[in-house]
Amino acid sequence: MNMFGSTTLDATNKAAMRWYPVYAGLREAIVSHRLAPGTKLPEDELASIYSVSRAVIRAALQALSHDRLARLEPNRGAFVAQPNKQEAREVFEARALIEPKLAALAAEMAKPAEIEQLRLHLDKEHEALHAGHDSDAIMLSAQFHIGIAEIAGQSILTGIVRDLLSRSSLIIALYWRRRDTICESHAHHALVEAIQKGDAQDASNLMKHHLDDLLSGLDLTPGKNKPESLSDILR
Amino acid sequence: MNMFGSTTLDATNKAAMRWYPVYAGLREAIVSHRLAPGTKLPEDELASIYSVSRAVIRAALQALSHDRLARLEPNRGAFVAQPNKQEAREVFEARALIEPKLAALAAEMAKPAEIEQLRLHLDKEHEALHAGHDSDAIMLSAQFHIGIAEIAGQSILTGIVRDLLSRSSLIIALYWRRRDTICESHAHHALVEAIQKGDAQDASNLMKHHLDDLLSGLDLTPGKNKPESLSDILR
DNA sequence: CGGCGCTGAATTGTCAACCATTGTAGCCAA
DNA sequence: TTGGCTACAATGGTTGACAATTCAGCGCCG
Repeated sequence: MNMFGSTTLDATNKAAMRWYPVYAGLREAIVSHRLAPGTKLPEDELASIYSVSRAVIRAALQALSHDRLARLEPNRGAFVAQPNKQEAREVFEARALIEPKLAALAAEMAKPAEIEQLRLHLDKEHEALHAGHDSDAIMLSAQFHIGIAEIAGQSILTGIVRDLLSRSSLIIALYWRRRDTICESHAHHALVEAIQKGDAQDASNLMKHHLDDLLSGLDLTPGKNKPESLSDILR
Repeated sequence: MNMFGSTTLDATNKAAMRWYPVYAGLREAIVSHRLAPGTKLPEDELASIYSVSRAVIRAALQALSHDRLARLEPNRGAFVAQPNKQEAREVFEARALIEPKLAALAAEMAKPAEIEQLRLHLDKEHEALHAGHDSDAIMLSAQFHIGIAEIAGQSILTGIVRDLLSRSSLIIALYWRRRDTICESHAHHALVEAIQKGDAQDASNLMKHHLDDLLSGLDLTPGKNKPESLSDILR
């Protein structure tokens, strides 16, 4: 299961494209929130860090921009994306439309080996949560959702979900509200149960509610995001 | 209404990005089927055609590849995408999942001016169809669907639909089966009626059936696509 | 005669140096 | 402090070069 990265490498594409490690590294750093939203990504600096030319860096930045994980401003450079609350809500609304359907399909199509894979994944999630590895937990959670999409056998929708999930990780890192962090694990567990039983309707409902829960765990009140009132409003 | 191009230019991005005209030109040529699927897109040739450097061409090709309108093969170059029947079916299945929901939303939210815009668009479609401008008709049809998505006010889903539609145009051009080409116009007309009446359920159903009709108008029998059996299978 | 590896042209992937443009910071004066 | 001028830094793009790879032709050998 190649679970992350909306720009994936297919069989023909696994050659030594120098930009891919840069893209993957930055992507991982952004999604895991080690690079704060708004951070500048200077070409020269990245070029020296990765020991490649600026041309390669630009390709990587363009790829990140396609995934909406970075923002390219003309003559100013690249910055880590900073999705606003409107975008955040829409991303989750899109997921709430797509993923329940995929969960239902997965429940109908899952083979035993795939369910075993999901259970293994649950363990890893559980572990990361208890070890307090927050960013790891977020990424593992995303991979769980991608795993379900892959089981459903809809590669186009899986790609879309992959894209939405990378943005979700960023959004969660941005707008997470310290509430009941524990609900996660239970929801995923119940989903696996439903999928194993082949109960499509149940899986669909569980996914829908899980996403609604996630959304309600975010602080998306229309009020101003940060004390960046002036600079943000006027721009 | 900026109705086409999944990689759009936001306000800050309207500066002289030299790659955009190349991207737009190629995109238009591919979607309108003036560039046949599988056609090679050599960097040097494009560079001389558009009078830009290879770097710019590569940026444009990367953008096309992200939209899945071109395929980048390492050390071999870029080729116009050739979606197979599996992908084609999945693209329409994805649309059948997303667009009915957007149609319902549009029916609830449409303002008179937007409905007027849709009607104007219907006229253009009608015109193109009667004039026999096939590729124009395909693109106008796509723009109609995008227009509905925009009315629904879900920008993320609109972006996704935009992406799916560009691929759909390519797919239709590839797998269209000469049957009843006329149904199109009626379906769009009925959709506008439902949206104007604010009947969300009706709009959703109409969209669903419209997409099912479109899919059934394609030749997606599992048999081999083209006599390209050898070169395609072995690679 | 057919299959084999080889060679070489063509194309891509990458780099480095360079220019033009634009945004930014600093400085000075009113 | 504000306004404007200047110099600097970063980006967008170009050019030219070069290594790596692909592929088509070609001769060799069985």
